[in-house]
Amino acid sequence: LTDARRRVTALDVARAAGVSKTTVSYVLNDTPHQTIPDETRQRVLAAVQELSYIPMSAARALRRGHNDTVLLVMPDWPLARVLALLLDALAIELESRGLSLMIRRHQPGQRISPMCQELAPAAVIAVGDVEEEDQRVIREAGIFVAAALLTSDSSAQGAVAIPQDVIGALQVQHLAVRGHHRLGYAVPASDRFAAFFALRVDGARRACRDLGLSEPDVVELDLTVEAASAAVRRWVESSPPVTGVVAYNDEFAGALLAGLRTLGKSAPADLAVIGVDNDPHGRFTAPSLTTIDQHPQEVARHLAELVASSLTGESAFGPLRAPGPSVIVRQSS
Amino acid sequence: LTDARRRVTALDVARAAGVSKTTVSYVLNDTPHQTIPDETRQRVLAAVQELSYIPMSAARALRRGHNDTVLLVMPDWPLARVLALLLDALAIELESRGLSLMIRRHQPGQRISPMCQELAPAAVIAVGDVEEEDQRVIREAGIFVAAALLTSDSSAQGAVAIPQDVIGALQVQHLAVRGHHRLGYAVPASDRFAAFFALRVDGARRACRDLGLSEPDVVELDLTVEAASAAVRRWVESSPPVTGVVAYNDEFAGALLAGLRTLGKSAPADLAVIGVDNDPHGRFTAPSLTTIDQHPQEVARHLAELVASSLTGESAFGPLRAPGPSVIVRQSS
DNA sequence: CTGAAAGCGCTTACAG
DNA sequence: CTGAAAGCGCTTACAG
Repeated sequence: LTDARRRVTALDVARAAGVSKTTVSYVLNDTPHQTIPDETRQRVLAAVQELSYIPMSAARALRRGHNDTVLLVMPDWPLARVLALLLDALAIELESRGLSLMIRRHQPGQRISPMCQELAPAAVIAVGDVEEEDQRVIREAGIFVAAALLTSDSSAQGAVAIPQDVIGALQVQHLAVRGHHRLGYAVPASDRFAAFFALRVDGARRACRDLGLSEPDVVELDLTVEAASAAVRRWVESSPPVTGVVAYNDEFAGALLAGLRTLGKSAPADLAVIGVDNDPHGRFTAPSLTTIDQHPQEVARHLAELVASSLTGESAFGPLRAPGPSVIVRQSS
Repeated sequence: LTDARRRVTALDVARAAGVSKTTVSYVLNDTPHQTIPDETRQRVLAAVQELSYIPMSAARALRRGHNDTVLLVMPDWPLARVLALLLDALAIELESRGLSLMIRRHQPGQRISPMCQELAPAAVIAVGDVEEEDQRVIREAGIFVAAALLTSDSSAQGAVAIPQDVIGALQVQHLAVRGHHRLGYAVPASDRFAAFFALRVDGARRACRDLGLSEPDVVELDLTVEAASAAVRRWVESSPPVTGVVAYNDEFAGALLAGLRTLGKSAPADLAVIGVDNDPHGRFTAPSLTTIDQHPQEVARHLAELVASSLTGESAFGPLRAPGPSVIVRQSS
């Protein structure tokens, strides 16, 4: 009846079942090459049940050298919708494989190996690239490193791409095919994650070059109707006029549609608009919104399989292939 | 040059600095009532730096009995936008206080004490209520229990409310004040989280009763323009007609606005619409969307302070008060 | 088939 | 001011 009751440990179970801790551990872990008579096994399991015994993960981790945890390290960006979906799906996928997801943020330039030493995860997933040296240290500690790469240029072993440059390029190509040769690009007026959307803009620039179009006219926007309206006016009044515009995401695309509306104009006649994220709201805008789907759930499943197979020692060369970003064509373009 | 290099431990640091592990620990933890000469302290810190020593959290957790972790247990619902915002903010708030956030889902009826035994968190936050017995077991293990309650009826110690019933009531009151006396309610056609939005509907029902209005006409909807359009037709054609409708969230509200549009009607003249979540998209719809803000970031801050103060032993009776849901009035109502 | 014992890497009473 | 030693709760070679 003390306040903080002592934990139930494997020793308590062992005593209750009339066996040793060793046997309890063998039963609970189904240790290979250990044969336990069914009668003993049942006695142990009954005692486990009776005492509501749950092994303490920290003790297990100390002994084995690592946790049953996957550490996801992401840059300190605001949590975009698509990333939230990805993390949520990843947590569920990992949980079904007996792993927990632990999320940490890091500043640009900050090494991730210290987090690995502290937390001793079974594997780590890094959003973006990891420096060679940093990666080496983590691998030497026996931790599997997977990367969720944000560009298409590298396709390293153990990497899944969520290529932002490809997104920018797809947006441009979509508009170009529809006859828009003078393009605008709406980006957030924030440098907190400028490094992120710069990848999209770079992809768009390269695509323009490849298609023989002039540079896109990049405009920084607050997420307000007023700012969107001003940007729209700038584009339609420039000469030659911008006729198609790429938005950083579906929220900005929605703002642009609203901006057009305040000017008595509309997409795609006055200005074609394409967003990113396949946000449900894009189905309900007037006109409905053409966008890019990054397939976050599928990417999550792919990452989970990559990690899980590396932990069980299977090769991860399987046939599975994470889908790349794809265009969802609707009426705004 | 072996493959999996041995970890750097406190003993390595001790040797390098010419002191004992004890001293290393005292320096790194700034242990109260231990006086360490500055010269020794510097030697230790230099060795820590030199060897890139990071203490292993599992060993620390085993010794202290708990991790520097806050476990958040949430029902197995799809991750709504507002919940993602809350979790993200909570993770950041806790991180700034030296705590990590660990998220686990649970099925209805599933106890959360086993998760606590396994993970040994410093505190646990439960979304929704926790059974008395379950709560007692966790408390006895010395773990602080905070609840993020979803209704307003209980205001237990260590609880923060995100009252869904209040949201339903606020929506109804907002419409009633504007002269809408026959109301509709659009809910998702999903029973995966029916228990969740039932709280909203109950709040709306009670408000109708309190205001002397008839029961709201609850309609289940897929998140499509077609379904929304059918629901709208049903409402406007019923007699007496429904003139104001409450949507489960801003996505459903957006669908309803689109449904109105396909019928050549619009809000609020033909049907007033109010959503929930203060989604940015609601600023860009035509008309812009009246909604409810749940202030997820503020709630997260409040939860983080509640937990942090309980861990440092301070009373959590502070002046801080999480803001309740509030109405954001725009043009759709 | 089973168990005594070592040891994972920390923290902390305790003795000096 | 400092360190030797115990111990947190597991897993796993090893001996029987």
